[in-house]
Amino acid sequence: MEEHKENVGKENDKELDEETLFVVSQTFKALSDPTRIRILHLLFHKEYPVNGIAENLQLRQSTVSHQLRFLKNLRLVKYRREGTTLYYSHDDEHVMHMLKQTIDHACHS
Amino acid sequence: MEEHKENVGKENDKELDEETLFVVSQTFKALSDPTRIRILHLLFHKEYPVNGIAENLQLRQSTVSHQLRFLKNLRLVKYRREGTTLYYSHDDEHVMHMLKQTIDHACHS
DNA sequence: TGCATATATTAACATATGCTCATATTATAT
DNA sequence: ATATAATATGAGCATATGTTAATATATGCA
Repeated sequence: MEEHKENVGKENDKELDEETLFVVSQTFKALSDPTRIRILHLLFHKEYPVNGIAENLQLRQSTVSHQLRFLKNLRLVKYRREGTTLYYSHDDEHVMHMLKQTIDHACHS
Repeated sequence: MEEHKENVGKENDKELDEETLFVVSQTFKALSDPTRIRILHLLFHKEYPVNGIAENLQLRQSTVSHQLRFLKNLRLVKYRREGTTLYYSHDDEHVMHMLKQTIDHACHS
């Protein structure tokens, strides 16, 4: 019950608590690496298996797998299994929207 | 004249070009560090001198100065001079909006 | 000019990050 | 049970990053 955070009202002037700081920084950290950006950008429209991502982006399978684990831990991607193949897709609309906005912003500069 | 980027239309399916990738990743990298988040969060409502930021956030002067240079290079902050004092303030509405959104998102989780 | 205040810069250090190779795991089919 | 395909994991390495102390720079003023 008592699990609401600080600063829930309209007064967000106080210092950020440590947990919020951590979550926010981790979220942006996910978007701060070119490889992860490329992966999320690829997943924008449709799901891909790990090898599909690797082939599309010219990356090693282990590189993709490591980054997908990173993104999975932050719940930015999810997967569904089909045999031995795992189809990954994005799982955070807010983050994907920020990414799209920022890409558009950068493209039009 | 010919300096527009790729993917300016509605078809953003192609791979991201290297420059866009760099700008986007740098932008998010700025927001991926707790210290920089705290600084930008402090600058949300009003300007502060370097020492004011340091005192408020309990950081060394050199730490603040380094991070402000980082943010300044990305045009995320600006400053005005008054004597020997430099008053820093935010300078990118889009980024500040994303930061606020993500903080709120994290707070309410 | 000389001094004080505010800020910037440099170099050093410890830690974090991302990629790679090699290997392990998992599921499926024979 | 064995083999195969797809993915995950671990260790090692090079580079990036953030903080710090020490020092330099710049501005204003006596």
